[in-house]
Amino acid sequence: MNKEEILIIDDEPQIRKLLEINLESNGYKVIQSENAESGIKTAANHPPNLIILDIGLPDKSGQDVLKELRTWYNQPIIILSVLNNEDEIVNALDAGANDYITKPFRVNELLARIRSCMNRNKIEDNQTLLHYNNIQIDLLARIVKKDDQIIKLTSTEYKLLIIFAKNEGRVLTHQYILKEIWGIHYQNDTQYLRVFVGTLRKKIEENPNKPLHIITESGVGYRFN
Amino acid sequence: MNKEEILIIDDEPQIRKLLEINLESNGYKVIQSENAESGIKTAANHPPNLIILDIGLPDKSGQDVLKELRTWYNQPIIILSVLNNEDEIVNALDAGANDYITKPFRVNELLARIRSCMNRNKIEDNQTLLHYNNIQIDLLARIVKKDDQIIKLTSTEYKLLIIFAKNEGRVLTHQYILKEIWGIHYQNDTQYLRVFVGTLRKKIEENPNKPLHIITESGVGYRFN
DNA sequence: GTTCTTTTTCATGATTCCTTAACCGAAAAA
DNA sequence: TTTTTCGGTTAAGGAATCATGAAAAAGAAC
Repeated sequence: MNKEEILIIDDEPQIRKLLEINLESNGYKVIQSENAESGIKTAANHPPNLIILDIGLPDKSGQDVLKELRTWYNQPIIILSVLNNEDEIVNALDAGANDYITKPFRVNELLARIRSCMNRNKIEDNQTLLHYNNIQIDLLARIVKKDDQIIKLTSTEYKLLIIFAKNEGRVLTHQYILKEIWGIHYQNDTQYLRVFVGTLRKKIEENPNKPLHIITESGVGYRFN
Repeated sequence: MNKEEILIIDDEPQIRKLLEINLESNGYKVIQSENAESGIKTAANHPPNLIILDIGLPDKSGQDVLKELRTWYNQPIIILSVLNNEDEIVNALDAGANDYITKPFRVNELLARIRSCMNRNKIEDNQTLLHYNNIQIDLLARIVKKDDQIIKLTSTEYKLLIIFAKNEGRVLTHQYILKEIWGIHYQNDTQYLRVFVGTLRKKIEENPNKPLHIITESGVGYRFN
C-alpha cells in the first residue's frame, strides 16, 4: 500500500498536529516543516504528492515560497492562510496554487479539496500493454507493433487479435470466435475466419506458412501463443 | 478570435449579468442557461471549456446536475452556492467539481479560480508549448505555428488539433472526437470530422494527400503523430 | 443591415475493407 | 490409387468508409 505523501509547511504546531491526525487517519503519509527554508529543502529532497503551504511563514513571504516551488514542482499546492484578502488570493492562484483556504478551515472540506486536487492529476494511464515475443499490443492506444514497428490492422483483424491475445494459450473454437466478432448468426461461416486468420498471420508472423503465434488446432479452432 | 467559452447555469438574472460583464471583459465568451434542463442540453450540444454551476436551481438538485454532467463532461466545473455547508461542499467536490465558491463571491477571486482551473491541464503537463516535428502549439496563447509561421485555425480546427495533440500516438475513435467537440448528440456525424480533418490537414500537413501527422485509421478513427 | 468568416450540408469520386467463391494442397478415408 | 475433407490462399465484386470541392446556412464583425 503506497501511501500518498503530503508535505505541510506551517509554523503553528497546533495546525500541523491537527492536519497530521486527520490526514494520517485518511490514509496519507504526512511530512512536516515549520518554516519556508526547511520546507523547500524537504520538498526538493523528496518531492511529495501534494503540499499544504501556510502563506504566513516567519522567515519568508509565502508568495515567494510558492513561486520558488513552482519553478520545478508540478504537483498540487494548497494554500492555507489567515488572510481573507482578495488580492492575496488572486496572486496565489495566479502564481500556481491549486486552491486557497482560509483559517479557520473545516477539516472535511480541506480533505475533499485535497482529494479533488489529487484525483485531477491522476490521468488514467492504464497502460494496458500486452506483449508476446515480438508482438506488442497497446489496448488503450489501439496500436499493435511487431519488432517495434507499428503494423496496420483493419478493424476486424484487430478484434480477432485481441480475442486471441486475451485467451493466450487457450484453444478457441471457430464458433466461439465467429460469435464474438460477427455475432451469433455467423457461427458457421468458418470461411470468414480462414480468410482473416490468413491476413493476420501475414501481418504478425515471421513466416506465415509456419505460424508461431496463431496455431491451427485441426478440427477445433485456433490457439494463440 | 478563438475565445474560450464558459457556460453559466444560474437562475438569478443579476448573477448571470454580473458574470457576463466580468467574464466577457476578460476575454471569455459567455453562454447562459437559467435552469438545469436547458443548461445540460446546452452543454451537450456545444461543450464549453468551463461550466459555472449554481447548485441551487429551481428545477433540479444541483448535485444531480453535477453528477449528470460528469458522466461525459471532462472539463472544469465550478460550483456557485449560497450554502456554506460543509457536507454540501464535500459532496460537490467528491462528485467532480473543481471548485466550490459561496455567494456572495468576490469577482476577482472567481476570475483567478477560473484561470487556475483552466491552466491546470496545461501546467500539469508542465508544457504550454507542444511541438511535433515542424508543428508548434502554444496552449496559453492559443497559437499554432508551422515552420515558425503562424497558421490561422478556426475555433473548431483548433479544438480538433488540441485533442489530437493531447493524445499523440493514440487512436481516437470518431465517436470520442465528436463527443468532445460537438457534444454527445453528434456521435454519429462522422462527416463533420472528415470535413474538418480535411481542412486541418491542408493547414498543417506538407502534403495533405499523404498526411504524416493525422493518420486515418479506417473504420475506427484517426491517430496523431 | 451588410459583409466576411465559419460551420453545416450535399454530391461525387477514390479508397479501403468485407464478403464470397473458386482453387490448391495435404492429410485422412475409402 | 482415388476420393473426400479440411484448412489455406487468392482475387473479384460490392459495400462501407473516406476525401474533397462547393453550395447553403448560420454566425460574427463591422
